[in-house]
Amino acid sequence: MDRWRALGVDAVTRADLLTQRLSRFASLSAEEIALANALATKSEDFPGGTELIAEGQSLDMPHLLVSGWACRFRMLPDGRRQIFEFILPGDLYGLCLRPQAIALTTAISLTPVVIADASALGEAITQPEKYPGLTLACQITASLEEAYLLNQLMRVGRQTAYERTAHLILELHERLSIVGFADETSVPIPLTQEIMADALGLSVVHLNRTLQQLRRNQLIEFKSGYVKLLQPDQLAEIADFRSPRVTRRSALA
Amino acid sequence: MDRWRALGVDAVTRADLLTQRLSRFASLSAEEIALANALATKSEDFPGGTELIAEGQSLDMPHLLVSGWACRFRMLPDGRRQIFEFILPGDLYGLCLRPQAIALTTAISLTPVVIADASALGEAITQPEKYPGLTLACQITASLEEAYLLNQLMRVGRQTAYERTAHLILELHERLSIVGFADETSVPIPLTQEIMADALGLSVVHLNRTLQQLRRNQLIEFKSGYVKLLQPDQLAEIADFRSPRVTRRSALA
DNA sequence: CGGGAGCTTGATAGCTGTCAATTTATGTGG
DNA sequence: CCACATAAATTGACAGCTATCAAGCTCCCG
Repeated sequence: MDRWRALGVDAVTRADLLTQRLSRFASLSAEEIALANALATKSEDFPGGTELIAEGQSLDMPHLLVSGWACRFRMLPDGRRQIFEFILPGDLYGLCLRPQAIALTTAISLTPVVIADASALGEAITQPEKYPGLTLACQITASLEEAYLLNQLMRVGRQTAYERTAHLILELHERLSIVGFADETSVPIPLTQEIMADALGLSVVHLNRTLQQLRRNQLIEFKSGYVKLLQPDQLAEIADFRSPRVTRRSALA
Repeated sequence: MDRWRALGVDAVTRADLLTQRLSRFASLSAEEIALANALATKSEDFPGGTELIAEGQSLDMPHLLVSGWACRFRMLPDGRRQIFEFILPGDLYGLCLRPQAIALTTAISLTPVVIADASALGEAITQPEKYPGLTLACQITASLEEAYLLNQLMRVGRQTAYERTAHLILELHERLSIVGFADETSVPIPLTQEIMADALGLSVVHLNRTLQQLRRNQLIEFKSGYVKLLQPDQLAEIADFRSPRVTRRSALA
């Protein structure tokens, strides 16, 4: 499970990860920034494959994924697995304002991860008057999450393997760009093809062939753990990719 | 578009629809009940095919679907359509606490509908101290909506046509039961097979054959607008159907 | 009674999954 | 640093689920 260490996937542990992302959605006061930055200071490491939340477990404590990748998924009795969404560095999970809430899905780490307790943030956003910026930013974050879930449904329900693979790559590129992990054309994707296939609703074999087709068509390059976008615009056209807009104010992500 | 009138789909307009559903999730005070019941008193009719919300439009006013069916969907440039979720009688839509929010998807009516302005409810739940029951019930409702979205993703991503069709029927049965529109074994489903296919990520032709297969196997009966569950337990087994649990308290729906 | 939407059916293609085997990459221990 | 063990990626052959195309049928409505 150390295959990603060399890629820097878990090497980067920036305390301002969350802050950087949230301040993109709302202006934060100095106090709010301090609160968000403080989260990452006391964090814990886990190897890949660690169960972070179990379906049905009570959601009493939100967490911040400081580094590494995780995902939420569900399985059928015979082993078929559907990954609902990826949790990327800077993402929050296990956050639900309502009391007595329980997790709708299991979540596991896909790479080695660093995780911080975000209960301070969870409490902060129950006081919107005191932390207006954090509250708004978290709400926007939640909307974005829904938007990504809808994208996922659109991919899996109505797009061909070719289209949906392109679409997912673009989405990951966008999300990672927001937290500064991807540049204009390069996306670190520390996923085995099996995991990617489970997210896309495809078999491993077919995903493999689809990736090769994308490569043959000069649309992407992929070496271990990295995807390079050779023709981002044409990819977006093929995938009908559009950045989600969830709010009227900011141009958004 | 009048094919459903005879089925009573839009004939039933109960003022307590919403109340009945919400009180299942939290105990409501007399004042809260009055507020919820008052919504349905001034409502408006629209024919099937009416656009209720446009993607990108600002979400300033929540609505209550008093009667009839609607759905949220998105389309690809070439016309392929994915329905994300159905909006059933007693459901709220267009509700987002955050200011400046915009709709992530378009919503249209699938049958003639009766719609009420629910802004009073939207304002009520910004005062949790005053309306604790309504607030909690709405939050649980939102969680349930997410649960149904995840179900939808599971169906479309990893289940066969046969399984996913069974699963959707069971889910609709459950949701309609909560508002008293379905009995133990009978589900009114006022959808054309084309619409159902767009929800299931299938072609009309294949859905048609799948429905016939379910019928041949003595699992369901379907006449115009109604589905009868002949062997609910076996259906649930085939579909791996489980009622969503979103909260620790109530046994939930 | 005619027209149209929705439903059904048959024939056919093709996308995607499954199975099995091979190659390549990665990680470990000597 | 090399050899082995294992995981991941590839490849080929083949089956099968699902889509597409086209035509006929049924029911409802005007």
